[in-house]
Amino acid sequence: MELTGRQKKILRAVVEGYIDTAEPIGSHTVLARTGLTCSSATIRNELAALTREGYLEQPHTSAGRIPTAKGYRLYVNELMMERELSHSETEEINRKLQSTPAGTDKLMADVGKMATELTSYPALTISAAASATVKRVDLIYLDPNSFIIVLLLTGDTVKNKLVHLPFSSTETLLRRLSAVFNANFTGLSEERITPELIASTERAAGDTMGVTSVIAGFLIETLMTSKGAGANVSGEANLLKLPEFQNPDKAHRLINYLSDSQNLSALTAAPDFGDVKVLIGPENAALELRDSSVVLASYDAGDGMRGLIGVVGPTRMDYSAVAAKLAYIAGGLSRLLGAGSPPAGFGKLMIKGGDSDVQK
Amino acid sequence: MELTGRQKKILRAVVEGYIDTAEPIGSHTVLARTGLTCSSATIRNELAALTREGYLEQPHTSAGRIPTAKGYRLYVNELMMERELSHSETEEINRKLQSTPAGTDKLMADVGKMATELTSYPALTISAAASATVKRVDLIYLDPNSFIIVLLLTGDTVKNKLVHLPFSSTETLLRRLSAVFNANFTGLSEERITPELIASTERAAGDTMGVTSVIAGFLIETLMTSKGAGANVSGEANLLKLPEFQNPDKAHRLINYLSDSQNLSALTAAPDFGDVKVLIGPENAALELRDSSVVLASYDAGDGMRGLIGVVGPTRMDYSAVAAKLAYIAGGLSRLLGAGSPPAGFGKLMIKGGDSDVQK
DNA sequence: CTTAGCACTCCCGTTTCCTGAGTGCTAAAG
DNA sequence: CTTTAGCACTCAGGAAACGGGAGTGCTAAG
Repeated sequence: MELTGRQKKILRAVVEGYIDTAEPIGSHTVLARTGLTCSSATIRNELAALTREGYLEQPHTSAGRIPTAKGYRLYVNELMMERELSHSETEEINRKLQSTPAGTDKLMADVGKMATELTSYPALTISAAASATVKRVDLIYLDPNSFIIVLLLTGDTVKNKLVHLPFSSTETLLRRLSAVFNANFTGLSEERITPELIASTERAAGDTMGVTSVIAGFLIETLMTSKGAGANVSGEANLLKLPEFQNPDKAHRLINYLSDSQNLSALTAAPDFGDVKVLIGPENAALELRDSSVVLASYDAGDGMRGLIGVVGPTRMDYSAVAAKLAYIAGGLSRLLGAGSPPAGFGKLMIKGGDSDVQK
Repeated sequence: MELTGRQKKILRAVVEGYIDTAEPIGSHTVLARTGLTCSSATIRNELAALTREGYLEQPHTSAGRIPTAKGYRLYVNELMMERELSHSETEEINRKLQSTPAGTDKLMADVGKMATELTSYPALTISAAASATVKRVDLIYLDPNSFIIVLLLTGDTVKNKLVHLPFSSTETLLRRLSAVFNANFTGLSEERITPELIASTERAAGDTMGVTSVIAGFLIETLMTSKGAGANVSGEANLLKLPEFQNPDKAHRLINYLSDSQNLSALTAAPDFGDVKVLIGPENAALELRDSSVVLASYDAGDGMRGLIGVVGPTRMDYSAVAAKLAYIAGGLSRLLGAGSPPAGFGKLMIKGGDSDVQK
């Protein structure tokens, strides 16, 4: 059943009112918020209808209404005003993005903090690591017993390790090794590094001391851990200020869930490039998120890889503001990290609804 | 006034009882826990004495006693049994320490998680970075527009950065630059890198394109951020399970405090090498920690540098177990990272009391 | 110094009561 | 058929009242 214009207005008033106050919204409040020229009795009839249709619910018989997931979904898809960020807000985001220093780990942590500050919800970042491959291996000779492995991966991530050997090696050996590694390993992903390959590399370099396997071990380890996408959360404490998390148990469950990066990576079932995805309450796959909402924006991390930045909050969340801010941050990140220039309209707000199907 | 043996027994019973139950301990409970052969009335007299002396307090007139900070302090300094870790516990710690992979950042995060799991309190790690200096600079040529800076610092930390240039450079220029940087910058800390030095380096290398300043910028940035000791917290959510943090506001304040690494670094006013420091409630300098306790153990991070690993919990904390576990972990870390072999007795539990002076 | 006995205190969980916001329904009016 | 006024009804949640019980401090006797 299609909603009438008035019903939409009323639904919107309830959603926004509830977002503001966290209190059920009654017929009088709706009247005040909409400015509608009918009586409260009429509103009550409409509220009853919306409740019957599943957009609203009542905590108990004699209370006002609060939105259901279905109600929020309709709101997000159709009723929500696109929120333009004020100039000072965009300014601030830009400034902060500029000022954060290199190393993408630190960068992502900082961006997460920024998102937390901006939205006052816990923020998460996920550096989606398309399984990386080796681009180049360099060995820096320090002294007979130590050298540095410098490993360049696709996505322009550089990893390094300082190795101490229990025996002596030589600069020439390292040079040879580096050449052979570059010849044999370039373009390989972790699963294609076989013991045979390592053995043949060892022979080709004339390595009789087992340096090869040290280096290969580092490659494998690095490729493996870079596969397990780097996730990061900040601002969990902010949940505790919200009325819906006054119950420490509830808060504990969610924060605990968020603190395991495994769980976060599961969110990578990602939105399409360049837009914002909203997952409302029971739309979430994870039980622990079933009465929270997640807003995710994806950014271009360069080399065709994508990352996610998002926040977690109560279903009662200011979706329009949060979505706008995340979209803008994601756009900025894409500009910062992305290879080419972003596609047209990037950073603009284009909400892509989650499947309206609620997970059972 | 020196306490009698019986009083000490009673104090210990109260402290340990309260640690167990988080409930005020009454005279009967003391009797049961100590197995003393006197009557509850006698215990009551002693409790009154201990209260008069400031070791115990009463939440209200008709309740049992709980320890004051002074009471805990005496307990930690004199009454606490040294807790020996069981074989399975040490096994587990060793196994986990072995299995964690390289990169010290990740390592510390993992060790923190381990400490959280072991103690069920939030854990923090602080990699005390004695201000580092440059040991060596290498430049790896990739293509005319990009190269990698590999920077080796004291403490054998290796940092790197991939630089994209908006113009072309040459392999020979990079080689020259690397030589000049090594000649000019080795042994320098951040504050000794002056604009003049950079200028003269630029001239010496014959760099007309400004690559020098890019490299120098990275050096300065790296040295600076490595000074701001890397801190890390995990397991904050565990606080929410504790009865003393059922008030979300209290929990929020503490978690929030812990989430700022600035604050953590402040804890670096560190214990002496190789032992464990306990800061009880008001002994903490930070207001936010005034009704919590912090247990810190330091480890040898190699190159004469030290790091800290610790946990934060309610003053009612199982100090002996926590201290023993942290000491063992710290010992293991020292073995893993430390340059030489640890001093005799390392990893054993030697509690170094905080100043008994309570911060006013 | 110890201990039995006892009066006293006061927290805390339970119950009761009350108020007020908000509803749904009915019946009349548009 | 829709809107509106009127009204009885519901129910969450705060305030007040209550009682039990754990624990105390004190006194006086052993």
